[in-house]
Amino acid sequence: MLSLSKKIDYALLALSYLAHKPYRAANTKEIAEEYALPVELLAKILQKLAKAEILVSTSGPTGGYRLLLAPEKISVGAIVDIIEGRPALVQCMRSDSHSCDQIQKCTIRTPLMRVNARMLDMLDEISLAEICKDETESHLVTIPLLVRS
Amino acid sequence: MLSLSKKIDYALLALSYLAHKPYRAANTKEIAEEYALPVELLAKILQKLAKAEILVSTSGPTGGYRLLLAPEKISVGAIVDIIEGRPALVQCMRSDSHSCDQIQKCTIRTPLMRVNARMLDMLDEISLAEICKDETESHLVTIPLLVRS
DNA sequence: CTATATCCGACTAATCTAATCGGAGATGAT
DNA sequence: ATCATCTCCGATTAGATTAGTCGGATATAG
Ligand code: FES
Ligand code: FES
Repeated sequence: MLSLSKKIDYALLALSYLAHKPYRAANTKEIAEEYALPVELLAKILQKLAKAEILVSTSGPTGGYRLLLAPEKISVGAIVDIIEGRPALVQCMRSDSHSCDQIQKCTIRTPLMRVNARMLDMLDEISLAEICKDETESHLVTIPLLVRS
Repeated sequence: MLSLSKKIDYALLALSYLAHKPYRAANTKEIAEEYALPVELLAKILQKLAKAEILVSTSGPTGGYRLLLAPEKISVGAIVDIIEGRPALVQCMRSDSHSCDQIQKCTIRTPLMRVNARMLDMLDEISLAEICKDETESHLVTIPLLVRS
């Protein structure tokens, strides 16, 4: 609960890989081997990203995927949207809108919608560029890492 | 993905019910019937909340649960913690810390930890009082909270 | 022509969540 | 003292979701 799916994790890894190699196409196998990911699964993820025009694909030998947009222009929220659809804290907030069984008597829906909106905003504010920064430079980041007691 | 479990949903409903009836104990059956929730499941949720000293329980007939703290002092984050453990965007951030399979080559862990921290902060900032407000007053905000220990 | 790619839907496997069950211990009412 | 009603708790089953696989189509460089 409240976790990213592996698909999203894989997508972010792949996109960060591609962001570091903007000058040539990288194919699925190459990326999958780099991070030891299941090739078929990664393939489908990349296909979705290509269909959503985050990536551009070229077929055939020497083919593969390249980033179509600058990492600064791609938000984590957008990626989540593409791979899994818009996240929803509870059933009744999903775009395919199956309502919760409790919706008749539910007294917490409106407040939860605000929480949901805050979560979506947060995801939209995080760019792929931020995710791509490697550890050696991540201490320069503007938003401080908050340590929890 | 990125959704609350039904347990959390049920917990919030029950807590909001109890927050509206601070002067007497409400038993599991009563709350379950109010929202048409599975009694046994709700029972276990309330037990956990009682063990965590969010609620107090009294056994026997006329027994039930009462809120131990003011709704302003209870954060959604604390409730999530109690019912499901601290949320983690990816495996390697869980408290039972099973690392991701990709941790050797993973280039996105540090940035994701910051995102994770932001999510936890957000949950800690939301009080039960905010969740309990009905629609007409939900634009008001409250402040002090019980943060995760 | 062929090897290597992307592409796509359908399928199975694995994991996690939701719900149920059985039974022990507390307590107020009769 | 006994009973009915509650909390409490572990174990189990059922259901839903996610992860991963498979088979086969299309595109293209060499
Ligand atoms: S959260 Fe969906 S109806 Fe209450
Ligand atoms: S996210 Fe856990 S290792 Fe990359």
